[in-house]
Amino acid sequence: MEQLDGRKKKILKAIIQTYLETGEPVGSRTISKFTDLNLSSATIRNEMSDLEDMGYIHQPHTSAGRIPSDKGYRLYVDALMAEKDEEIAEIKDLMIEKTDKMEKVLKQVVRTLAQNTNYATLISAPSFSSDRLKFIQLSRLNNLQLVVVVVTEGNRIRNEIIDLEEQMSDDTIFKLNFLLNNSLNGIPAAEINLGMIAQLKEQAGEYGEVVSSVLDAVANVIQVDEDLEIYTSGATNIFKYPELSDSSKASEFISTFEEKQQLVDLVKETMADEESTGIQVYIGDEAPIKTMKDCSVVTATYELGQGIRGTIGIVGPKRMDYENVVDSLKVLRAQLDTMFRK
Amino acid sequence: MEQLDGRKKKILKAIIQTYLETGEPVGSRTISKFTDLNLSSATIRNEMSDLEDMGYIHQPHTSAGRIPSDKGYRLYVDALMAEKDEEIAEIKDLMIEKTDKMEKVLKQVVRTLAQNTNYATLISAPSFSSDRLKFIQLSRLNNLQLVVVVVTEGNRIRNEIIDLEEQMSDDTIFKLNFLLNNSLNGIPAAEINLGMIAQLKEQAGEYGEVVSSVLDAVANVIQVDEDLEIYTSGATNIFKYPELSDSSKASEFISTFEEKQQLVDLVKETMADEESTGIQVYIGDEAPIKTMKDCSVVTATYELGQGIRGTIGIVGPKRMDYENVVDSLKVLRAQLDTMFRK
DNA sequence: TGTTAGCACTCATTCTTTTGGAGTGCTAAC
DNA sequence: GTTAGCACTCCAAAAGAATGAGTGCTAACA
Repeated sequence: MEQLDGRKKKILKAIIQTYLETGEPVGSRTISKFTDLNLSSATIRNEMSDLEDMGYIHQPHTSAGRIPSDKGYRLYVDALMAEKDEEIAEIKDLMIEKTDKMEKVLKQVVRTLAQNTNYATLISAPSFSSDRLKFIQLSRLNNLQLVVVVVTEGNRIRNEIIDLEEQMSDDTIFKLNFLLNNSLNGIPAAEINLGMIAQLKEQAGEYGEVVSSVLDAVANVIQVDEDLEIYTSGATNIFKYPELSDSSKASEFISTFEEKQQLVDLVKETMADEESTGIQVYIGDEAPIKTMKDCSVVTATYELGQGIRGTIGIVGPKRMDYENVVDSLKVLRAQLDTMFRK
Repeated sequence: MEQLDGRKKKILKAIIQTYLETGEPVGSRTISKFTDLNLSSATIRNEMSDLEDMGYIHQPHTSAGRIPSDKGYRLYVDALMAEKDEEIAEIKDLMIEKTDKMEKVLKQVVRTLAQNTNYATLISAPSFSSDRLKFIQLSRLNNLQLVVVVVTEGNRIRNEIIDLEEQMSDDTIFKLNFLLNNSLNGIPAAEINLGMIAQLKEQAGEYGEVVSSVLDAVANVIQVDEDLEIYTSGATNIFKYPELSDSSKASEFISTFEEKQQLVDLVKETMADEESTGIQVYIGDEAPIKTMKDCSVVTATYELGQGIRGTIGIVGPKRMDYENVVDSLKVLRAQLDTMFRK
């Protein structure tokens, strides 16, 4: 089996790029004209035949043009695709309005991204569990209800109402606040486990039985967000790509985006995998979601420091515009960084 | 033009019910067998012809069976459809797990409802603006940040972090808390307007300039939720109805559910319209959303007392199973009522 | 030895034609 | 008023025919 020489690479690249644009199988004649190689269609045919043997392209059926295989896309993304200059990237700012509520920002980010790229997008909120607690407060709502407010370094706020069995004195609440803040401040939420809670309960023992149930509730508030929050947008963009808009596939795909549960797996996988660039491309089955086996997924991890991280993802057809997508994600990641850091 | 006699009503009802099941145009022969009227197909044909003249049914093309017109559906919903006994309804409990977080409950409600009915569903969170404030607290996070927590009678919690320009003494915060609680407790959020805030600012004047900006932030927290929160589920169910799964229509439809903005209009319209039963049926263009002109929408308003209300909606094809849907909504409304009241 | 022109062949797509059947409207008889 | 009978309409599915893009292969050429 011969190796990929320069000419073959050029031809493969041309095939893929043409296919990215048109979505139609690419014939030898098209390539013969499209490239500046000045080769006849017959020659191209020979080369194509070789490329097919090597597994980079294939025919949907005899007597059709060629389309890239997953292996072909992989090579394209890894080696053939042009890296754009960072500078050029900076220019087309995505124009995200500044808002202070994290939730709103994230919703707007996915929205803008989906509109700009014409693919389906998702973003996970900065993960709470790797975030440190910085403030806990119990306040009396009325005789039998307290409200717990928990704030983290990442400025995420969670709260819940606790129903008491019996009344609690102001003094007890005050002392409990003191205890909680002293014991838990600066500790990553993920590290708050059962042992720790048992220990706290023991320390709090003197304040009576009620305290125990309060602590359970507090623990609950802290841990509640094990499953990440994910915002999505543009799921219906897949209808723009005929190869994906078959109604049963589309239905599954959109459901995946609607339910969000499966997206969590994707985000987790992304976060686990620490790449140098932080940008990953999953082609076809490479992604951990079955309903996306006909798609490509591009993800980027953004960092807000102190291990607080989130993931942005773009899902589209395999023939997605990888250059642009990777590029947009780079820009966006930088923007999120500066946006949240201050 | 002759009137609708008993026989015509029976025939029309049979036509509609058959069409609800099959989704196919209904022919005279089918009806002749299906009903216990013991009439030949020829007779049915004559009656059908009359019904068509009256506008209750129409033919998609000559030599096809009949399908109900919007007017036909309307009559069916208003007069022909059987009202089920409340008792029967009670039986098939929708089995909603008890959770304390309102958001989770609502998400689960729409989800269950969508799965049970096979239609697209939506629910609006109890409207905050008609809800009374019951607790406001400012707490110091650090030297230059405060966190505001606002709790309403409906036990909805909102909060936000406020950045200060200059430091604020503990005493000021304490006094501010006192002032806010005294002035705002028990007041419907909707009534907190600019005049009121100006007045508060004046009262707070003595505590310095910072206070003003804090109050702005507080006002912002309270008012932020003018646009209702809406949860949706099962948008992809429309693919189960061929007459709606044409890809361009489906795309628009699902987008509407994804964006949610337009659903707000629907909810607002429902809330404005105070019907005796609280259950409304919009057929075709009757609904205020263009993308649903080929659908029917059934909504119910649920009340948690004190003017705190929300809306549940079910969207499906015109040939939806109105009896069941109306029924499910009745049950659900009762459940929500008991669930949140305590 | 690599490149190219030429040609027969394949096969999806598109358009047309055919056929079948469900359903109607009308008429005449009961 | 109801029904049987019949001619007629028209959609939908099946079958057939035409089109054309694209291939693989062979033989000739530089």
